[in-house]
Amino acid sequence: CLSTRRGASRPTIRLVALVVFLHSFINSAQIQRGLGASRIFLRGASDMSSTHAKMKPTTKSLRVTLRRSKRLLTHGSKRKSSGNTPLKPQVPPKHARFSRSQSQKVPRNFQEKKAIEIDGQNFWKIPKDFSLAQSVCSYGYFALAPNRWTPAPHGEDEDRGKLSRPFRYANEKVVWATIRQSGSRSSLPESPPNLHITLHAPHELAIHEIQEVMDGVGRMLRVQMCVKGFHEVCPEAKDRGFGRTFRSPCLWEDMVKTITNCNMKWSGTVRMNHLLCTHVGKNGAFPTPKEVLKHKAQWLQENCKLGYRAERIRRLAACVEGIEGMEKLDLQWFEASDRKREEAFERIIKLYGFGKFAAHNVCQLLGYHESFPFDSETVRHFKEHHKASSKAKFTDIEKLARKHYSTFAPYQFLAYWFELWTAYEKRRGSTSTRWTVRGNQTESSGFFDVSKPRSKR
DNA sequence: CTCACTCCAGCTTTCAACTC
DNA sequence: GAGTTGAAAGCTGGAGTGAG
Repeated sequence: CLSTRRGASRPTIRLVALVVFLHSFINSAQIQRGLGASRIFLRGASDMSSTHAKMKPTTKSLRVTLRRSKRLLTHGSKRKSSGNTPLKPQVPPKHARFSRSQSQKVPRNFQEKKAIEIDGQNFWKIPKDFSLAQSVCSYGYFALAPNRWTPAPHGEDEDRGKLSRPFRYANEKVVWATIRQSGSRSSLPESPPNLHITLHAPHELAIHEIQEVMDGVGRMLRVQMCVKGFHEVCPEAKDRGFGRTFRSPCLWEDMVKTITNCNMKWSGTVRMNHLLCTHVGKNGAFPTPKEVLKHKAQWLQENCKLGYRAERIRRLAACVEGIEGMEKLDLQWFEASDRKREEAFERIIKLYGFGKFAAHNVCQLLGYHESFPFDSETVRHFKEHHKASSKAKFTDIEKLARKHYSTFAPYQFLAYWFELWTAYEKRRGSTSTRWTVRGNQTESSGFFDVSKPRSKR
């Protein structure tokens, strides 16, 4: 590489080579002494390599290392970049399975106290076009733990479905909430949509604690979002009440879910979130940053199957808490109504582990609907539904997609997602409001998976 | 020469398909 | 059944490029 570098004179090459030699000498000496501190200087030292530097070589890691060494010996460095791998047209994921969920009962440890019934109208002015089923079943995160969606019985209005999950309040405490809807768009004006929330808490709740939980519910369902503007540019979405895409009760959960969404097929994302809630979060709730920080990255890797994401999630938690030498990340700053998308994007992309896709995804979750999380799914979608050339590159399709959705500005993401989501439904032959994840979310393959099936070898 | 930007190789993990 | 291979995902950071 050095010899091909423009303008690199021979003395420069010698000097750099000497530095590299000295560095590798110091590095190996430190590793031998068990220090490993030099890993911060390693070229391209990823979070994984740094983590592995500290790890004991397990049988598995040893096997993988040997396998790689063997491959290098036999194939040299011919490893293909995944970015250049031509995408084959994706066939509908027939292997994906959906089923009615198991009975979504309130867990036993939340049943002890009397339930608190809350009328949604006391907290929000619920729009007349609101639909619980459409709000929930509009983004894949509804299928991730700790969310549980129970679809309405067949033959009944889709809005008779219910959403249950544990919510965090007062930092560490957990309350179990079940959200139902009465009335609907179709029963106007006699019976406008309203939300009814049942809370099961281990003790009496103060008003401000209930308010905290309701803020989370409102955020998840985007209850107070006005979708009129989007429906004007996309009338098909109005017909079905689509536009309030589902998200988490807090930005922290959205950010972690985005990290688990990267470099992983959907079933893997489902499993990671399930294990995080089972092993790290209190009472099956989504873990708080503090709970994540109780564990080392290696522990999270092994117990939650997070892989290299463990270090990224841990660092994000340290940022949120402002500890371990991290500059404190104020999550409320992102939620400010006068915040500009560019400001938020710039701050997110500076965070370790957040690239372009992840930063755009967090932006759209924050409500910046012009943000466009462009990924391999967009490429597949454009090749399948917009007659993009099968040879078109990632960047070509990105330009094509930006141009295509510019007519929906400032709702590019919603238009894109509506198109993609309805294509998923068409492929599956059922509406998303009837989808759910089976009771046991640890199953690694199958349900709710829209990733590309492997071609026969 | 510096800066800002783009490009892309290499990274890690998982899992289905394949081979022995 | 155990082991191996290859494909897939998005992020990181070094290399390359062009403008000033």
